[in-house]
Amino acid sequence: MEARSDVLRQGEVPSVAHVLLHGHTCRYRLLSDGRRQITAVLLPGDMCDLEAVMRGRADYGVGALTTCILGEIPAERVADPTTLDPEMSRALWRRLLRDEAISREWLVRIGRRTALERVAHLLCELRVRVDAIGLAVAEEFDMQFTQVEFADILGMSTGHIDRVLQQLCRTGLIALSRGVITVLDMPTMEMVAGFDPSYLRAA
Amino acid sequence: MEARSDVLRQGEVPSVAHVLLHGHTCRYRLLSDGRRQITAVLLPGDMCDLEAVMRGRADYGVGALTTCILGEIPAERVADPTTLDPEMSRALWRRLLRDEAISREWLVRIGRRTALERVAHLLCELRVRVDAIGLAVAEEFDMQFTQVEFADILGMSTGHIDRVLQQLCRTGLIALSRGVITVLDMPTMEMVAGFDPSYLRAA
DNA sequence: CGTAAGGTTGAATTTGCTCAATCTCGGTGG
DNA sequence: CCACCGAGATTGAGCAAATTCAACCTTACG
Repeated sequence: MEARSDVLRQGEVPSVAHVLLHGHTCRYRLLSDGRRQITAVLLPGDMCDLEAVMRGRADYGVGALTTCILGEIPAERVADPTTLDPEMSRALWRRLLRDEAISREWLVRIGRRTALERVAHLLCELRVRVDAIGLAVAEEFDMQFTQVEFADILGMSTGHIDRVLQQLCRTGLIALSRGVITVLDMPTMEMVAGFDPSYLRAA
Repeated sequence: MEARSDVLRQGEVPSVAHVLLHGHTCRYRLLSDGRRQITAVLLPGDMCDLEAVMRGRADYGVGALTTCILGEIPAERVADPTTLDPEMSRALWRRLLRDEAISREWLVRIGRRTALERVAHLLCELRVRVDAIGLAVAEEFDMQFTQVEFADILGMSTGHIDRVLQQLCRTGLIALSRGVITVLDMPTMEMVAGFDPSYLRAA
């Protein structure tokens, strides 16, 4: 799947559920005038559109942030959770519950944190999640978000995103080089973000 | 249960799941410095803390917005969804999926809508939800939120909430009297909010 | 009455946005 | 090798939105 292409378009009736195997995707909602809010960032192992499949309609789109590899599960296999193998069912519940916890934290982040805290908090979350699936290389993690994507995740404008990243850079918390962000000082970053990772634990 | 009291405190290990039978409650997250974000408003029929029970820990609190009546379900009965009666299991899934859809919409609302749109959108959502459970009396609905609560739902300050409500009042879209908001012109309100109710449908 | 909780108001200030110009850097074709 | 192109990043000025804070008002209720 190509970077920047849609895995699922908002409003579609999905016929397969996608498991992300490699790369990054996001869920997003578009308003009629083009405003976009990214509501989730998916990493390898995550289900891209389980809720849409179960509800039989996508009220969000799923977009590929990078080139990625997706697994497909026929909708019938997961549409009715009561017909699933118990182990599978439990696994899906766990995922959904974790998604919900993350989504709740995103709401708090956008609603009640300052711009600086938001950016720092997002970086902390991604750091922990990337780490958890064994993809972090030292303190560096390869999140090739454009500033537009950052902005649409955090409910901010690109200009402001840029200024905040600069600020984090000047303070020595991160290093920037061509879109690759390296977190230099995770402890301070967590302090700045007011980050508590407990919402990310599996179950 | 008293208005303003906690049904579940953030961080607790819940031993029962609560079904709201009468009144309104909300889920909220507190930051260490006291900032609060309300992440959900619950109406009669809603489960207050199902996710917390299933995850075995509450990363959010549940507060009573009004005096309310709650049903209790022992945690063991719902903690493991695979041991449930299939009909019950399906029902819980549906609820969780709807909660998720609402939560996603809240994220979009806070992240990408203007203050005016936010207030209008919230009013539209509540109107539809109250309606769906048969509690709306004409165009009036009895949502006794304080402005603090409004602010904590929408990620704004109370001062600004007040000004926006005034504006809606001046435009003739709502009437205010003693905290009771009456929506006078729902169609225009939906227009102003950019409201699309499809995310609220049951399944 | 008196009190407390919540609502309202205004001024000063901060925060963040818009928009257009400029820059950077990795291609690409000559 | 080099000029050019396009996507994205960066910058600044001006502006709009929202916050803060303190003062004041209103209402419910004991």
